Amino acid sequence: MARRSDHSREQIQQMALDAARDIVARDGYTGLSARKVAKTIGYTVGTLYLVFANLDELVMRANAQTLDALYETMLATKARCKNARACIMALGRAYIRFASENTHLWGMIYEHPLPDRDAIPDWYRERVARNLALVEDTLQPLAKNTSAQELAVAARALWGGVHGICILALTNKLDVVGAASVPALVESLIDNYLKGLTANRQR
Amino acid sequence: MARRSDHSREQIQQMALDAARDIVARDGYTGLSARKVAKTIGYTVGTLYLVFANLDELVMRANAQTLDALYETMLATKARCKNARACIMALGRAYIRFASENTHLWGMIYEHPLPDRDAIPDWYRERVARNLALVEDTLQPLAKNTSAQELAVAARALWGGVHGICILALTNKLDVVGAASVPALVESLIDNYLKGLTANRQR
DNA sequence: ATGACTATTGAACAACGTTCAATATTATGC
DNA sequence: GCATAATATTGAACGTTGTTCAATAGTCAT
Repeated sequence: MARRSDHSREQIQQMALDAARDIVARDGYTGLSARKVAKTIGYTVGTLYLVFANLDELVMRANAQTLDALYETMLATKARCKNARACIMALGRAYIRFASENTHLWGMIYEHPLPDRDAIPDWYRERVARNLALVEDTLQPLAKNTSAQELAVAARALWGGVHGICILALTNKLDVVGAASVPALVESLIDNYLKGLTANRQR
Repeated sequence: MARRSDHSREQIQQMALDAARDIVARDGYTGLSARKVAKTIGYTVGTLYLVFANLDELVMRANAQTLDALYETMLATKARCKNARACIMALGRAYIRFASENTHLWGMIYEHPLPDRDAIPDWYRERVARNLALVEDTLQPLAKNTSAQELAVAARALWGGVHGICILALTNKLDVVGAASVPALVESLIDNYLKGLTANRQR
């Protein structure tokens, strides 16, 4: 038996999250199980339930870490682009790249069903909001004469759109073959949407 | 025991698909199980595996029926709209409505993991292609001077985008609260994308 | 009526999430 | 240093899942 106090609760939590990350990266969301995680970190299932309420919580915390990693990537991308238009485009490409390089981890965010809106914990909601805010900020200079409300709409429409192309393409649901690459689709979406948005402003 | 030849294989298949549809509509994808389906149609699990290779196949066939229903809805929508621009917008709204009214059935299409691209059966791929072709056809008049290649890209970019907004919003992942309604987001996406697309043409 | 054929069953298996009495290990008081 | 309280950890247990397959029940041809 693992000796008591070999690791603190926090340590076990992090070990479990790391193990889950490895398992999911290798076998995907469907390959994840409580027993596999427990075995990997050298504890038994019981301990896992002492530290997490259930698998749901473990998955959500793992997803939060993935959202953090995505945020870091996008932040770094935003730091080294020129104008707003190029920045949005760079963010789109960064999103694709992240999704392609971390397919399973990124996919788990969407394969795992979330509870009802008001049951989503704040620490999770904040992660989502932070990523969206980054897009909103980047979009800001392109929409100087539009209201905050319209900016929020634009950011969500655009980002939802980018995400849609990614998820359909990466899960083989867009029949992309013979049409174009995923980046080409995303670039088309962003390019034309921004054209429309800025034309709007000048009318 | 159910008497032999009470139903043909095809009948049992359809009964199972109908049962699955009801179960999923009520309890969602996670509420679906082979035993529940079997019980509903008055047979046992064994029979289900005589008629379907596995649950995967049952789910994919159910999804194919959902894609058919979606196609019918969109076809009817396209039949009663005026110009191309209005038609694309109507299709977008029809997609949202279908997704909202059949959340669980529509959601199962995306919650259920598809096999590798080349392992997707033709009868499934055709369903996807048919829906996309409808969008492409509707988009056609707006892109007279663009190549078939560009048209394919536009249809996929736009439709992936519409889908992305829907799936994120309906699964509580877009933080829509306080921003705008889903239809508003979709309308923004379509409106601006089409503006950009047609401006492109005139340059 | 008998035998061949097959549709149908239901028990069995391994794996799943989850719980909790039992136990092993440490900390505390004397 | 020893007994006792406290608790970290276990692992068996429960009900569920997808899937398989020997056994059986029902039908058909002769």
